[in-house]
Amino acid sequence: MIAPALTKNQSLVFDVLNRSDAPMSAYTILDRLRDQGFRAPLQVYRALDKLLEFGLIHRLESLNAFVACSHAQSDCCSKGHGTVAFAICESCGHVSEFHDHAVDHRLGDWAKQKGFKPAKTTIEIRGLCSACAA
Amino acid sequence: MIAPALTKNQSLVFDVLNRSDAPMSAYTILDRLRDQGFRAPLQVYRALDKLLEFGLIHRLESLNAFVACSHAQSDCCSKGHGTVAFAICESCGHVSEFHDHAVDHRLGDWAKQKGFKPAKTTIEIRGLCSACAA
DNA sequence: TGACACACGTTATAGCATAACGCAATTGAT
DNA sequence: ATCAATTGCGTTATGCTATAACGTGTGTCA
Ligand SMILES: [Zn+2]
Ligand SMILES: [Zn+2]
Ligand SMILES: [Zn+2]
Ligand SMILES: [Zn+2]
Repeated sequence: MIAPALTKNQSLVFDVLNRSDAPMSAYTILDRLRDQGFRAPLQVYRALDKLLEFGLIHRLESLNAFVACSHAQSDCCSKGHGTVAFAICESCGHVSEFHDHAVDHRLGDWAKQKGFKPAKTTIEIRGLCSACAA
Repeated sequence: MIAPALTKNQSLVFDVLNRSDAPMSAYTILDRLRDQGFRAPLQVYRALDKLLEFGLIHRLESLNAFVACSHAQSDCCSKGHGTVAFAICESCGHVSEFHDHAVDHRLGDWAKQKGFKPAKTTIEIRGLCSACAA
């Protein structure tokens, strides 16, 4: 999915997420955008859906929250946006997004061996970041 | 966490999950147990919390649903209940729970290298099982 | 006996997500 | 130019997921 120019609502939502240093729920985003004319959850969810489709943001399933993509361009097997993993600090909220080739392949091998056809893979590690664990 | 004898409510909830061949939401479990006297979500959630604590069930974060543990006893590094992964069929709902030593260690290595202290790791592969993909 | 822990039941509330309707702007044929 | 299809947008209403707060009963252990 190649990203066309963002609409006004999509830009507003993306900017909010991009400036945040922690994941945000749809309703928190909504509150942050009331001043820009947002009134209803759907305005946020529709923008989030598109941003997910464009690969500009990610949904953290274990938090019901969203983060801007910080996928390093240098990642190896970037045909599109390979499987990524997230390390989520439960103290400060910081999220590290990373790609691990070995993990990706290993899970892929398991799937192939079982005849399972993966569509989307979620990997989320909850814990304490180095700063908070110290 | 060693599991003591289950209370009545815990047993009822566990049995429902154990008999199901697909993940169930808390509210679906509630509906299934109305005849046994369940009236409110908390009765289910409290039982689920304990069952999770005992390691008898798992929560699937990407579905907001729960499954009975089918952790094979043969799994290698079973100090307690190591990190497991789930392959979830989006067509028939079947869930395969498995442990992959290599994946577990690989993520652990990443964490160690970054100084991140993992508390709980979620790995969920959504897709089509072999039967449904055919 | 009293203090505590724990399971339980109930009511109310909070938090996350989508259905369904209608309108406006864009695009791309015909 | 005009029609049809697509897409985005705004609004209202609703549904699904989860927890707060309060009180009751029961068993354990000084
Ligand atoms: Zn990314
Ligand atoms: Zn932290
Ligand atoms: Zn298990
Ligand atoms: Zn299937």
